[in-house]
Amino acid sequence: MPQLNGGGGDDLGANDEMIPFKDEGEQEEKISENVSAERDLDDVKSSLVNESENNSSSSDSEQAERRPQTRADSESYEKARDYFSEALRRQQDGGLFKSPRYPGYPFLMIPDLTNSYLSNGSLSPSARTYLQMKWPILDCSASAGIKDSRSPTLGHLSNKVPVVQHAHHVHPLTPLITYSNEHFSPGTPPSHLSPEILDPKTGIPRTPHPSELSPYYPLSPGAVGSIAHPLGWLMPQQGQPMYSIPPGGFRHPYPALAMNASMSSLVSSRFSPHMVTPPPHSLHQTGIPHPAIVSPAIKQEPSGDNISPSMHARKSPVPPKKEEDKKPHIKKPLNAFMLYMKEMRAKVVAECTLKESAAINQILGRRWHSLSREEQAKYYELARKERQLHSQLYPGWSARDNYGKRKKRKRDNKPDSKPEAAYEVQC
DNA sequence: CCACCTTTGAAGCCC
DNA sequence: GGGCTTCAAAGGTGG
Repeated sequence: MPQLNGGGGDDLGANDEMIPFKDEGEQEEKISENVSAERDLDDVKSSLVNESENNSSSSDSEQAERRPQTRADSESYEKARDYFSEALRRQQDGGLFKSPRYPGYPFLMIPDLTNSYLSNGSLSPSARTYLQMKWPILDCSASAGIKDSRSPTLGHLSNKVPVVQHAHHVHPLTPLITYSNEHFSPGTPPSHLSPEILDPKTGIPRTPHPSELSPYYPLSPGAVGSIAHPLGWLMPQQGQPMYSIPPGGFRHPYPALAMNASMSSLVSSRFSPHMVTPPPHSLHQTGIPHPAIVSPAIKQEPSGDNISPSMHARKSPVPPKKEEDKKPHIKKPLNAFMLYMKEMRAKVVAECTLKESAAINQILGRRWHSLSREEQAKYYELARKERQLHSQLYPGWSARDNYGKRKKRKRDNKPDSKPEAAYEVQC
């Protein structure tokens, strides 16, 4: 992918923005001849095990009492941070990119990537859109799913949304914010951290619009508080078609996210105060922690120095590796499909009542192929910006740096014939 | 507790 | 340059 070639790659996105589709090849076919694509899809579907139905009967009740957070605290911490940053990102983007038809294009060439570190308390258009949407009665047929996938609505509080997390004084719609901001409101943020302003018309707490705040980093402790309320302000694009607000279209790649008091309140229920303090090495050179940065202490590599006893308690006392300590784990930028997945996962989960991510991902993969060019373009463009910003944030970073960080299984068996249909599902 | 599963795409590596 | 591998997210599942 030559996305970064050609003089820095940020001169024009017009060229490479279409590359993904040409690369895919089948995209054009799919558009011109949906029949074949649908036939292929149908072929796939016909062989699928309708796990969703099986699950729905047995797991509907389970969903309410969805399995508690059993993951490692470190991962939860990471996720919490990611989600929080996600929300923040959306908030930021909401201020930056108001309501383009295809937001990917309008902000293609925002030259100043430092704007990525805008900080404000606004709510992203996408999130705000969710607030307006009503969750459709879900038709889990494939075709309906395809249509639904283009509707960035948020489910009726998919089971990803923690029920216990919206405190009474948090806006009731807070959990609707985004597809996966399950950690966004996990608690009761201190009121002083939510400098909301009640909208005189709606009475809904609103945080100042980005234009009303200093959009730039660094976040002062006070400014940080402005991110506290995800329902900051109302969306301007009331009559916009749903598709005009792509799930990821407004996201800014890497938001300003400081592990601050707000964050602390978000994670304090599960993490020790030590943990909520951003590890120094996870800070960007600007002092801005990056969601792609995963502290070794947080990740797998135990750090001996700055870990609280609770951390030690949950992490095996393996002797720390010094070299790894020095290098924070910088995640790969998300590709277009990953961005799409993050946006649509909750929706698919809500629609299909599936729980297993493998099954969800299968559906998402099919839906991804069902997207139109324009819709995919938005994600390709977002991904391109992600990579672009990532390369600017971490000039020396290489995907190779992460090789071996994660113990990967050997996918020795890649048989042509699908061995098990266990994970093949149909929604 | 952690790898696996599953998806697509990007990047790296090897030949 | 083509083919293969790894990793990115996600969370249930099983060892």
